[in-house]
Amino acid sequence: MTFGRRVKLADVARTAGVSPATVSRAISQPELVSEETLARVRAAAQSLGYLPDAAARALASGRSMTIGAVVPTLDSTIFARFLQSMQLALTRESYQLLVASHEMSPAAETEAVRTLLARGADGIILVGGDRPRATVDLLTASGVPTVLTWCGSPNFASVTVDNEEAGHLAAEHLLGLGHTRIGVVSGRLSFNDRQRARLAGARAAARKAGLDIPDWCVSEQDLTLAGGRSGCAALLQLDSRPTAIIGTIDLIAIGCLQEAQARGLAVPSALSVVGIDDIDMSAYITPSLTTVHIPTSRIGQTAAAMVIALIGGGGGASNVHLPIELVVRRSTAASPPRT
Amino acid sequence: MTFGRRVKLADVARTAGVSPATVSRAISQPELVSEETLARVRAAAQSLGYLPDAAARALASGRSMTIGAVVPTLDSTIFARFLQSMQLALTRESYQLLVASHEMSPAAETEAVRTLLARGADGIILVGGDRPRATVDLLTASGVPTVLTWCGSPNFASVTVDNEEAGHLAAEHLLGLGHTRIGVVSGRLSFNDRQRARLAGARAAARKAGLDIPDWCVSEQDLTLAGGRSGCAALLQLDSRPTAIIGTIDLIAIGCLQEAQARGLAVPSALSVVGIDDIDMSAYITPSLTTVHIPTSRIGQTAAAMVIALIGGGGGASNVHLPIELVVRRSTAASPPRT
DNA sequence: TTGTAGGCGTTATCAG
DNA sequence: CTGATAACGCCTACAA
Repeated sequence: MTFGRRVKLADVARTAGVSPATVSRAISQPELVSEETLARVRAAAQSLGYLPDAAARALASGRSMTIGAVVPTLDSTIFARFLQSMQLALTRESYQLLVASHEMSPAAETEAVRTLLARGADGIILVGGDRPRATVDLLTASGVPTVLTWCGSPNFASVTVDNEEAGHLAAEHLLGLGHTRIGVVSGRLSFNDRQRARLAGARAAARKAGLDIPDWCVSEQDLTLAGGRSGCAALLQLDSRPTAIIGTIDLIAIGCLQEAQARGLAVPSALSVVGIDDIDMSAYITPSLTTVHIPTSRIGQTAAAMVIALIGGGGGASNVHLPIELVVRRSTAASPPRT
Repeated sequence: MTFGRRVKLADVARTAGVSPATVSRAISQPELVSEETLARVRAAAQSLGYLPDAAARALASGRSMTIGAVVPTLDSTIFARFLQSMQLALTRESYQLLVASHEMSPAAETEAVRTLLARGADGIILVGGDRPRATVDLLTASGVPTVLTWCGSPNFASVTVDNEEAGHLAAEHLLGLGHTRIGVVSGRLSFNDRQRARLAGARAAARKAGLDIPDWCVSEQDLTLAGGRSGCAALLQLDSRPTAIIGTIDLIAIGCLQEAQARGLAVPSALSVVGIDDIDMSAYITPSLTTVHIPTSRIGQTAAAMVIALIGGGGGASNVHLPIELVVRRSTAASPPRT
């Protein structure tokens, strides 16, 4: 039980009968050390319970083996899965993930980035491309490899999906089913380019079909089930209520679906509902949710791989674009006859 | 645009016309520096865009201002919220949260703890008290303040809820409604003391009522909606199918509820369902889920406060026990007449 | 293949 | 209140 003073490199060196430098190499570049020495060092380290001090390592080497990620919120299926997939990919390469969240505040995001930079993150992963100049300057001035996700922005590497197309696909599907009065329940639009793009995409599809999604058919809500329910409630109280609703994230769409059912409106016969994201739950609820699949885990994996590549000295601002696709399930059907 | 070499303390000192020591103090102990000097230093730091190097700081001061948390998985409403509440509480005290997950593998947890320790975490927060000796030894040998959550374990500080009582409350509620055939869909029991306790509690309640929950009325499943659905399906195929089901986490309970509905079994008239956790969704689904409320966020907050206190030199292994309560909603009703 | 020595950016102790 | 000056634990040329 080695209590008190922590075992350090020098201790291992001493009990292994070699120099500190050799121990250091044995740990980070085993191929430069003879089999025999390596074994001795490892045995010593093992028996002493030696753990390298990451801070000292970072200070001496200039690399912290840490990647910082800041997401809008931790409390979300999407970002939880996103973080999980990055974590997995990074761990494989012996990087550690430092997470922070900004809870929808641009200033908090800036602060988070500052903290991550101070902590010596070797790379940074952010969500979206919509942020104050201050944050961008911080990042570019630091020179730390940065990858944006979902939506990109000039001068930064990014792993993106076409959010506008997502909205487009959702609306197009409904239009194809004969719906002409389409409502949208979205999240807050400010400081959220993903939401803006999805809404814009839906509108573009409607316009292309000679229709319109007026402002009063759009309800801006929290990105929660409750938000979905209240958004749906609002739209259903309109004089000419929509026959179909797009929830710009699945959680909202599911809220819509439940609100409709709670009001005795059958889904999909009386009201169609489409989501965007394709979270697990969507396949399991009744009726199962038609939605646009966004490859959340792949975004995470890819972003992780990309920062690592950038750190390794890879080229400048690259961009990987991931495909999305409509998943038709049971929450959508042909428009009901007019009442 | 200060690119390239990072601005360091010495640079700030130079442009402020003071010694490095003063700059250091101005940052960490402003009260020991004269107003005037403080202002000059701050101005210099500001204009140079100085960010203290956390690694150097940690090395010199012996504290990393970092708390490590390892949860079973990131991909869970519960742990996402748990992390979020800790993050918030820790940020307030200018600590950073380092997260890791073990995906239900004891060995992975050990590895995660080792990493966190290597990274110099000033404190560690874990879930549950059931883990291999190796992990425990690592922790005690390091002397790093550790807090367990949900379930505790001797020799460690903890923030707990009574998981056994949770199962007890759920079963008692059903028994009170006249149910005599109660099924349980739980998560995997190994390396998960929370699940074991919840199941044990349900059984104890049944026993107290002179009943029994035999093994064939218990289905061990994944902690997911899909797990709930398949567990429910299994129980409903029994010769004498249960009239009520306890899902040991809400997600599973919701899966049960949906599976029942999908099979045309009305909830609660034909089947009652109870969960444990009280996640957001539970209040919004139809019918809303009767469940046992577990104060997830408070567990997080409290655990955060507790590690900080321990780091500050607080007493040894303390324990805070948080109350839980049954929340009766619409998914439970009196036992239907026997078929 | 292994050892020597200097330095990474801060903090903290001690004088002044 | 401020300024030198050691550590802090490890990495990494450079030398042997």
